[in-house]
Amino acid sequence: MARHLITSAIPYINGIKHLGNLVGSQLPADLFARYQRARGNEVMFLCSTDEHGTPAEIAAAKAGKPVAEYCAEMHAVQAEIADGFRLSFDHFGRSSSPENHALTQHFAGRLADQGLIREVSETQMYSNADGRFLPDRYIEGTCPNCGFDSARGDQCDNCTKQLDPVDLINPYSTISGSSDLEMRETKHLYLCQSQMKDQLEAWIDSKTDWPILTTSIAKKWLNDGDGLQDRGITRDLNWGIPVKKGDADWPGMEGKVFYVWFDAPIEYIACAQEWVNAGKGDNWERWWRTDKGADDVTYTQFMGKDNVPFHTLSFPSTILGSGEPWKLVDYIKSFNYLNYDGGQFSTSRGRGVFMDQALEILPADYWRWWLLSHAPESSDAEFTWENFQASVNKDLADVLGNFVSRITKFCRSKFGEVVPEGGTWGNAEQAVIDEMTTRIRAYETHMQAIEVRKAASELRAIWVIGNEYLQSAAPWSTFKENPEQAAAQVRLALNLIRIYAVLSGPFIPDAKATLLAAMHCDDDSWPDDVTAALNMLPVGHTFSVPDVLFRKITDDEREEWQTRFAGTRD
RNA sequence: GGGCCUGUAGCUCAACGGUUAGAGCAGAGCGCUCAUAACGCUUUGGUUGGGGGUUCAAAUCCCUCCGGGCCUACCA
Repeated sequence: MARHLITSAIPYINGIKHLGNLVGSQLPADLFARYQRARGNEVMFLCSTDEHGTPAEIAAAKAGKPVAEYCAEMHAVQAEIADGFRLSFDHFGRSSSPENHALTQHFAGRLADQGLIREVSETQMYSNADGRFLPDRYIEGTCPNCGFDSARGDQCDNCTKQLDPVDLINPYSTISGSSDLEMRETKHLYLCQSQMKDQLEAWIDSKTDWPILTTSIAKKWLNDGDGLQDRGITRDLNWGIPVKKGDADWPGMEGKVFYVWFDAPIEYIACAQEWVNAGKGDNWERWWRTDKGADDVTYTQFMGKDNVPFHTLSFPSTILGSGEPWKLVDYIKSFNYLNYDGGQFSTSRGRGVFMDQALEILPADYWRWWLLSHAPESSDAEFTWENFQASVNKDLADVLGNFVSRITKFCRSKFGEVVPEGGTWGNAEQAVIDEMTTRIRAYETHMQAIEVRKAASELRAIWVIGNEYLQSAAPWSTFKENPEQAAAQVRLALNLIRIYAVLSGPFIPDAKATLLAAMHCDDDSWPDDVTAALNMLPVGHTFSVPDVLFRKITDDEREEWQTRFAGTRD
């Protein structure tokens, strides 16, 4: 039995994520986790909220709450929404957990011991009114290049020139609006990634099967300009993990915290510790320590393309640089962006559909199916309501849902709600078995390779087989001359429902549960042998005709939603 | 500015130097009547963004131009 460690990029805490965020990491990770479980493999699927950093502090202040309280509330909100989308995390942790505090400090201490941490004195913009150092993008002013009056400190949105906050004319804090800013000297720790460059490059070069999106971004960072740069891993903030060298204080670093991008990936590991401490398991090291049982683990990460540098370079630097036998990632699946109706999803402008809103209008399976079958794998993809309506109605309602409906209702009217007896299978049925077998093997190949869209396409083709069979077998005609033969045909079709439930589970878990319940069956074993799987529901086995599995989206609904989500949120 | 990705049928996408570039949706025709006005079969539709080159052979490799997008290290 293979063992799969699976992590999704951890969503930032300040607010509810949109569908683009969902399809880029959590959802495909869930698909893969569910698939591996369905194949009988052992899975540890972890995700958390990423809770530190300036945006969290500001969002909390805006909400008028202490940041710890704000994060606790938002974590609960995100956990509930994740549950609503049926994201099957083994644990949904928090980067602010005590476990992550200790582990992050441990890693920093190890890296310092290995000579991979250096101190750097630098000057940064400090806002007296806000009482804090401000990241570049929280300072705005007039662009010295084009005169645009709300250019950000890192880049001018108007002329795209990259800026330094000190270049801005009349700079002010975007938080308070205050222009009482000054450059202050501050000391920070840098992770010496540059020392790891050759090791990282050899490692990346060995990953020939990774998505090109992943390796091209990694190589760009490795070789751009002067090569891989050392990276600051501390910040002057209140909310975060205090800078310590293991258990010991770090002289000169009092009052500082680790940078979120240092502690966030470490949370992948700490999350497994949280899983143990939550009473869900008793051994996290067999997933994460190659000296303690993790040597046979396959570790797969999922993320949007913006996260790739941190997962291909920074986090591996932390892992490798520690000199300890931590499990390194085996495969990094990265995604492009999902756009919304001709533009970008925008959290700040409230443009597009957010996870909570999506669940208000339709159940999870609708979204899961559309998002996964249109996952932005090879390039950015686009959500439009027309496409959503057409795909969902055709694939889920017509092809799958109606198949279930037509055969269960036919059986009920002729034989009752029971798998009928009589007749035998012949060439037509063998042809179904052969095609099912071919397509199921192809589906498995795509799922194993995490080719999400291809897997969805193959699954749909498998659903179609049922309709093709009914059309050619025509049990409604057979029944008039040879009821026993019709019974054999119905028997096969009813058994297809159970197979469809099992195969579809990773994409549409609620439908899987509904179908198995309707078939009065709790055996969800994978159809390794299609002939055997088609005999799973024996003669005399009862079932209940299910309610409409997927109702259709009407034109009126589509238009209403189109209007509702065009502008801004709330 | 630099780098990377991308452009294939009306739409969403396959095809990774090798038959006549394929699917789904949409359109057209036929069939079926079990079913959620559902299903099945057949079919229309492409100068593979433009141009040039390499090759026995190019959607695929090279050059160039045009369009879309992303990244560029202090948002996370």
